[in-house]
Amino acid sequence: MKGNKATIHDIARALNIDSSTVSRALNDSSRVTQKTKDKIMAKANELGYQRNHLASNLRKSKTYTLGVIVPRISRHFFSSAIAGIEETAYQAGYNVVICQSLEQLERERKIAETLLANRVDGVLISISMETDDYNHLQGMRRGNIPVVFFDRHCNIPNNSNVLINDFQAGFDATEHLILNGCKHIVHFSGTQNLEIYKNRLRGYRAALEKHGIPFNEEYVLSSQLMKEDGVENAKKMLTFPYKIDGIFSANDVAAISALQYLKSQGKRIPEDIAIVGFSNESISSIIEPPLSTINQSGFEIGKTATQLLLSKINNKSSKQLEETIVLDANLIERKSSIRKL
Amino acid sequence: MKGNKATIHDIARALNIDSSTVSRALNDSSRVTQKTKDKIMAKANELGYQRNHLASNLRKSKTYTLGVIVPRISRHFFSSAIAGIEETAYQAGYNVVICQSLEQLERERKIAETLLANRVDGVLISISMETDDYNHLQGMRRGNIPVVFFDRHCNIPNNSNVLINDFQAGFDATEHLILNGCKHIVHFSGTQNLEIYKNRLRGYRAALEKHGIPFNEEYVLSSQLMKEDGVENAKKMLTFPYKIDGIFSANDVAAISALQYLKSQGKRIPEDIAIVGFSNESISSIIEPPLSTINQSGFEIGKTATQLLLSKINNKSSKQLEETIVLDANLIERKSSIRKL
DNA sequence: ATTTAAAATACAATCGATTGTATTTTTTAT
DNA sequence: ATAAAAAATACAATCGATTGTATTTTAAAT
Repeated sequence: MKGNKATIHDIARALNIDSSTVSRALNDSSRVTQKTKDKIMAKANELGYQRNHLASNLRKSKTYTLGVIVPRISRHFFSSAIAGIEETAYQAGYNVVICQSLEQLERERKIAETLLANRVDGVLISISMETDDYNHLQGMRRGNIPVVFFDRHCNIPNNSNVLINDFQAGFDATEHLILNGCKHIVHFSGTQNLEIYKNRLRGYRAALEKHGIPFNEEYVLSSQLMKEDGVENAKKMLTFPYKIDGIFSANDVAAISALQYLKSQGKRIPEDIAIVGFSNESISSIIEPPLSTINQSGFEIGKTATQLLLSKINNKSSKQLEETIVLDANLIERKSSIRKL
Repeated sequence: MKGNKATIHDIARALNIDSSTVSRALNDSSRVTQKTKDKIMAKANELGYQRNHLASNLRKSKTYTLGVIVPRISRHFFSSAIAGIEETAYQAGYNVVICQSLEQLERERKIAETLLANRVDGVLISISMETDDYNHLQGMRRGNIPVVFFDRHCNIPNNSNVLINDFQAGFDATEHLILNGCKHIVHFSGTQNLEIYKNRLRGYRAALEKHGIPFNEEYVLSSQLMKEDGVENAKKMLTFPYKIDGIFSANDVAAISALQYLKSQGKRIPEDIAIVGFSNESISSIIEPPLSTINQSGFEIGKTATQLLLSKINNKSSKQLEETIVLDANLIERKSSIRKL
C-alpha cells in the first residue's frame, strides 16, 4: 500500500530542491517562480505523484468531509437530496459520509458521536421522527462543527435551516381539496415533535378556516406515516359519523396505502374520497389513480443546504450568523383529487 | 476547531509520563501495566480525549474508508445494497463514501480517480450501463486497492464478485410465463456489455428451449431499461406479426412503464399479456396489477460484498485470491403474470 | 558599481499518533 | 543479596504535507 507512492520529498530529492518549495509549487503559491513550478509539475507527473490527503488534512486540521444524517436513504426525497448534496460537495472538494438514523433517536445519537470523533467539517441533518431531545446536536455545536438542518429541522434557537414552506404547502393542499368540493377532510399528520408536521397541520387549519369549515380535532390522525399507518388511518376514518370525503396526508407513503385500502373497500377515488399526499415519491404518478401531491425538489434542497453549510465552514468571521432559507414547493394536481363538480 | 481538543500529549503531560505509553495504553497494549492504563483512561475521560483519526491513519497509512460506486442511489436495489454496506462497514470501524456514476462511464472514471487519490482502503462497485472499458478499474488494481464488484460486474478475469444467479432467475421468470400459457414471449434486455443482462438473456433462451419454443432474435429488445424504453419496447412489440402474450423484462422500471402503456392501449394484464419484471422495486407491489418480479435482496448483497472486501483488505497473505459469491434470488409471483388456464 | 528592496528558495517546526529500540524498573532465581 | 530475566516505560524517528521564518538570489535604484 505504501511501496510505490511518490511524496513531495521524492520530487524534492529528484530535483535537488526543498520539499517546502515543492509543496508550495503544487499549491500554486506565488512564492515559487513559474519556471520552478513547471519543473516540479513535470517531475510530479513523471513520478505519478498524488497528494496524500491524510497528511495534508492533518496539517490543516480539516477533513474535507461532510456528514449527512437522514432517516433513510431509500425515500425518494432523501435520495434526491443526497444527490444534490454530493454534487455540490464534490465540486467544492468535499467528501460526503452518509448515515441513516432509520428514524431512531438512539442511532442518530451514535452517528452524531461518530461523526464528531471523525472530525467532519460540517453536518447536514434531517432529524428522525423519534428525535425530541437535542443534546447530541448541541454536542456538535460544542465541538464547533457547523450544522445545517434540511427539511426536518427542530425548534431550538439559532439554527441554520433549509426548508420548504410547509405551512403554505399544507394550506394549498387543503384548499385544493375544498375547491374540489370536499367538506369533511381528515389530515394524516406525522409525529408532533417535528416542526414540518406542525406546520403542515397549521396550513390545513388555516385553509379550513378561510373557507368557513369548522376544525375538528378528531380529524387529525397522527402517526409515523408508514405504510401500515395509512391503512390504520383509513380504517379509523371510515368509522367517523360524518362521511369523510377528503384526505390530506403529510406524506405520500401513508396516502398511497390508504388509497389502496379504500379502493379495496369499494370507495371510488376521487369521487367518494379525494386524496392529496406530500413529497411526490416516484410511485405517486404511477398508482391508479395518480396521486396529487406536494412536489418538493430534494435535489434543490440538498444543494442549497450544502452551499449554506460550506459558507458556514469557510466563513472566517467568528460571528456565526444563522440563516433559514425557505424554498418553493408546489402542488401537483393529479386524478386522485380532481372532481368534476 | 483545534482549540479545545486534547491530544495524547496533553494526557502524557498531565500524568508526567511519555506519550508513547499513553498511545499504547489507549490501544490496550500488553506493554502497559493495568494500573497505568487505568490512570490514563481516567485522565483521557477527564480531558474528553478523542483519538484524531487523521493522525492515526496517516501513521498507519490506512483511511478506514471504503468507496462505493453505484449507478444511482435512488434505485431501490442500490439503496438497500448501500444500507447493507454501511451496516457492515460501520461495525468494522470503516466509513463509507458513496458515489453515483449516473450510468455514465466518464463520471465513473472520475470517481475512480478521486477515490484513488483519497486512498480509500477498498472499493465496492456496480458498473454503469456505459462501462465497456475497464482501465479505470485496473487503475485501482495498480494502486493495490482491493475491489469487489456486486450485481453489475464485468468480465475481466481475476475479480471478486457478489452476484445473484442471473441465469437461473432469467430461466425461472421465463419458465413461469410459459407455464402460464405464454407462447410468444419478448425479453426486454439491458445494454449487452453488462454480464447480468447477458445472463438473464441466456436464462430466457434456456427456458424457451426447454419447452420447445423457438428463439426469435427479434423478440429481444435491448435498451437502457429506463421508463421511456419500456414504452418504446411495448410499442414496437405491438407491431410484431405474431401476437405477443408475455414479457420478461430485465428490470422493473421498464416493465412497469410498458405495463401502463399497454393498459392504456386497452390490453388486459395478464389475460392478453403477462409480465414479469426484475428487482422487486417497491413500486412493483403497488401498481395495478401488482408486478411479478425477481426478488434480490440488495441488503444481503451489500452486506456480503462488504464482508468479502474487508477480508481482502485485511488478508495479510499476499496471494490475492479472487472469489465469486452467488446469492439466491427468487421469483415473486403476482397478478401481472398469473393466469387461470 | 553598490546599496536596497523584492523575489525565490531553504530551513525547521508542526499537525497527533504510532512503533522500533533503548533504558529503567521490577520480578525471579540462585 | 546479587545476577539474570522479564516487564514497564522512555526516547526518538516517522507518516507526508504545510507554513512561519531565515537565508540566498535576483532585480531595481541610486
